[in-house]
Amino acid sequence: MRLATWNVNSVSSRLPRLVEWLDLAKPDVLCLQETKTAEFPAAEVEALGYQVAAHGNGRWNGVALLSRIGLDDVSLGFPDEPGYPDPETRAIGATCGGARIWSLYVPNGRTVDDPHYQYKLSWLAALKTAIAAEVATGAPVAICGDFNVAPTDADVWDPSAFVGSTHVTDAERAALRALLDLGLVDIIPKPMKGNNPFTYWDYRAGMFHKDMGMRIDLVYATESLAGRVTGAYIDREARKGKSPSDHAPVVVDLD
DNA sequence: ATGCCTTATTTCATAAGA
Repeated sequence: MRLATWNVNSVSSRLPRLVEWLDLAKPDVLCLQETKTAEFPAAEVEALGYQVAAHGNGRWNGVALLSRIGLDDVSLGFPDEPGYPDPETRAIGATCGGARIWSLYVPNGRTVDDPHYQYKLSWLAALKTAIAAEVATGAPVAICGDFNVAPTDADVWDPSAFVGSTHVTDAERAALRALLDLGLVDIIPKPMKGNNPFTYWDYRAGMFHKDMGMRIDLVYATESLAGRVTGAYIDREARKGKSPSDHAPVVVDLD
């Protein structure tokens, strides 16, 4: 089973790249973030053999799940999901091939003194409670997506450049550890080039070319899934070329 | 010290991203 997650930064703009990548990588389940549309282009991916579930309502955010191994019991959002002020389209879950899979787009946080930062922490805390309930059932669970937090200093190109910024604060990293404390494992993917497991590079200033990136797209899985992992990689080829997303897909293979 | 790029939208300007 091949599981992948990719922040596409608009599925409408990225549709040619998405179709190309599905044909190339052939994931069984793909979690998408920042689809940025209320009308997911379902027909185009259904033509490639995928079932689709999408949760989006317009200009920002938006998540989706694509699966060719079943897509059942779809959840749009999770119980008691915080909003800003109303819940946004940042989470979608479904049962695929016997596993509970979530595609997540964690709030950015903007700056540490912005109300959006507290919203981010609240959202992560509520996510923990919701996922704890699913893990407690004993089912295999994987939460995948753009967490907007770099777990360690090794996950940013220069820690000194992030002092005082969001994505690296103790509180955000503690929120990730609280998720791991549920019994989840961080499936760290291998970069296809170099030593940095980055998944995001800003469009500006040649950041990708200089490998000035961050690892913020994560796959956290229960031991029942993590023990089946045969490989995991970041598809940086998808970050190259014409009209790429600013994120690369993370691909996890399971026995 | 700052912009650098890309997106969608009640578009020739703005908000947001991280």
